[in-house]
Amino acid sequence: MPELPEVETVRGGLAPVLEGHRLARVEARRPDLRFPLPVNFVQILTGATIVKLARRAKYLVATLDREDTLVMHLGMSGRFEISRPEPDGAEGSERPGHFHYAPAPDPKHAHIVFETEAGARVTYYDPRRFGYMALINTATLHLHPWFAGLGPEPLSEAFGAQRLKTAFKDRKQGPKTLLLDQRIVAGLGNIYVCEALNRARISPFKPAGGISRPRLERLTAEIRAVLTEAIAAGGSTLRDFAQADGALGYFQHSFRTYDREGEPCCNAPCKGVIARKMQAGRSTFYCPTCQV
DNA sequence: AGGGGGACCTGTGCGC
DNA sequence: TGCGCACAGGTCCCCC
Repeated sequence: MPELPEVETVRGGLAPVLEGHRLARVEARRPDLRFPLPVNFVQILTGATIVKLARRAKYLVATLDREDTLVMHLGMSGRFEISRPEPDGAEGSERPGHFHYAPAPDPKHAHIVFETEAGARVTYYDPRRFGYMALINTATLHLHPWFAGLGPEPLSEAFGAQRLKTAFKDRKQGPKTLLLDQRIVAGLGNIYVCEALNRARISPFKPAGGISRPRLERLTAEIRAVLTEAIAAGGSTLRDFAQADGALGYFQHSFRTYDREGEPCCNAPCKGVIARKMQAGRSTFYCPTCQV
């Protein structure tokens, strides 16, 4: 899936066409994504105004002028595309030449369509259908199971080395596995955990409980750095991900470990070679030489 | 409780 | 060209 930087990029792309806009038409082209869509999904959303579009962890959170909030998760392959029926390009080029663009998504996987009164069409595509949408009562949103247990946002003040010290205490699992746990810190996924551990030169496998405080400080800083850089690059484009306007993120060119098995480690003067190991069912990319 | 493995679903890329 | 397998950015559930 889109991890935190990709979801944040999507949020930033959708906000101008959705925030403050009224949904004139909503279409659910199938009754379910990963889960069944709420009963009356279309009925409740039609005519609603999206007051605010925010992100929490990997969720998009659209506050409505209704009792409910629209919550969306992109799963592994979810993607939004904005199209504008009216072809008056008065706004100027929305597709500047120095970006690359994703091919048009397969219409077979266009599951949800939102159209605003202002004439923007936002289509949700999701081939694997691991994504999901729900309408959740706004007043009790923070108590909902998807949100109640979430750890702090890694780019917020609430996240820091102390948080990791506490969460890692006495844990025998490697930090790789624990950083993927959204209850410890929210928004990291397989790519950025691999990247942050490599930058911090920490082994993904050794017991997290044994990592010293200074190294946790370093890890915290590298998590923040890699996420910030990725957001600035518009996220990473692997297979499906693209910004809502179709522009491709380009942070994948800055990966130091992810999908770089056999290539040299970037941590000069380390002469190591990136390796891949399956860990808890996921690929872990790391440098066996300098990540100790 | 912690930790591992599989399930969910579809597409793509690779080796034979 | 075609087939079968491995693998994919996430999360949940079941079992030991």
